[in-house]
Amino acid sequence: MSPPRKSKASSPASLVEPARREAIRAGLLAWYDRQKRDLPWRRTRDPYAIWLSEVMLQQTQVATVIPYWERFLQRFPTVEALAAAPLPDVLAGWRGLGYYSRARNLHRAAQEIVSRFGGRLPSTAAELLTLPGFGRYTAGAVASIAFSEPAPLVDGNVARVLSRLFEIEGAPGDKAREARLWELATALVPGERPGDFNQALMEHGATVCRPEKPLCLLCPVREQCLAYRHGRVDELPPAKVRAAPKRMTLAVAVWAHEGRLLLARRSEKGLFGGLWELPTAEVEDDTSDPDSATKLAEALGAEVSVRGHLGTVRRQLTHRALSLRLLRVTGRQHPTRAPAFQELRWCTPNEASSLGMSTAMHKALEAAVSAGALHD
DNA sequence: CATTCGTGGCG
DNA sequence: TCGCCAAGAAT
Repeated sequence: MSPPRKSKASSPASLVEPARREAIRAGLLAWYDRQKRDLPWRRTRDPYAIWLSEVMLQQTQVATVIPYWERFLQRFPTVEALAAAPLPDVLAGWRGLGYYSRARNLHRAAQEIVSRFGGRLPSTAAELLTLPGFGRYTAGAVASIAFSEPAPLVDGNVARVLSRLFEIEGAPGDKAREARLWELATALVPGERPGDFNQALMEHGATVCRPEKPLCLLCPVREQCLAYRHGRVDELPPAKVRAAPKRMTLAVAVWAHEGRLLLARRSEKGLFGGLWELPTAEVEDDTSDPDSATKLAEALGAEVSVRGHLGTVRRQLTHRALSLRLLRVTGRQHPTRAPAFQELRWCTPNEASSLGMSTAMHKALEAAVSAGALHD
């Protein structure tokens, strides 16, 4: 029989002792005002630009995002411009950034913002949540940063900071833990400058309350930190358990004809959805060349024969170990459409390299060309 | 609730 | 060379 748990807080703010709440808020905000990094999306108040930064920053580091964000905004400066662009152009702007469903959802959301909201982002987290690509985090981030709504957010940084401050047990993904973290974030955010407070929480997690070797001696809220008081900073939160990456082998058709290569655009769903590639077909690791040719022929809806090997490109993703086996192929007819692909195109290497294409396929393309794919 | 979806940096 | 992971969302 467990002792009666604290009754469910009637108002979120009462979840945290008022004095403690104010100490945490004031400490983090003052620290943020002194120490925040000068990031380009902190120099704008354009909700669209802020939204774009939040989407790009999902599971992606600040340093990686900066050049993409600037380039993308030049190419698609407004919601209307983005909504009007063809998806392949949008994916080309996203090329190399990864998690391409973010770009597809961004594009769809832009179109909905035009059709449903007259081209202006809605200003509340509740409304933002109805748009593709907006989860709880991104809705809270845009609502608070761009529109000053006291909407909470919990990302990986915030989860770590709050886990330590309040000594929350449980591993990432644990339902009770997540609920508790969102309650705490909800309790803390009401007050002045909710957007800055949310960014302060994240910035603190990114630079001081880091996963490894946190800088507790520089921490502005150390005196409020239960994990610090109890010497448990290094054990909170516990690391996420990840599944071992699965092997995936793709036969890649390197089909050259009069100085051009056959390119294909993948289906919208799944891995590298909507991106261009040298046509691929998934095969078993030990598939023979003739069997690979059969798979590629099915995908392309054309007769295909293998003329030789141009090497193998390996690529490690979070959850997959990719093996791209480059096969020089040819056939009697030169297909211009195919059952497994949205679109086919015969491109010069220059044209090909400007298409929206995964980094894995870019490397494969380079490898094929330098192995002499265009010669006999 | 578990799985899927990329990439580059860093120790 | 390799494991770990970073401002998550969709299914």
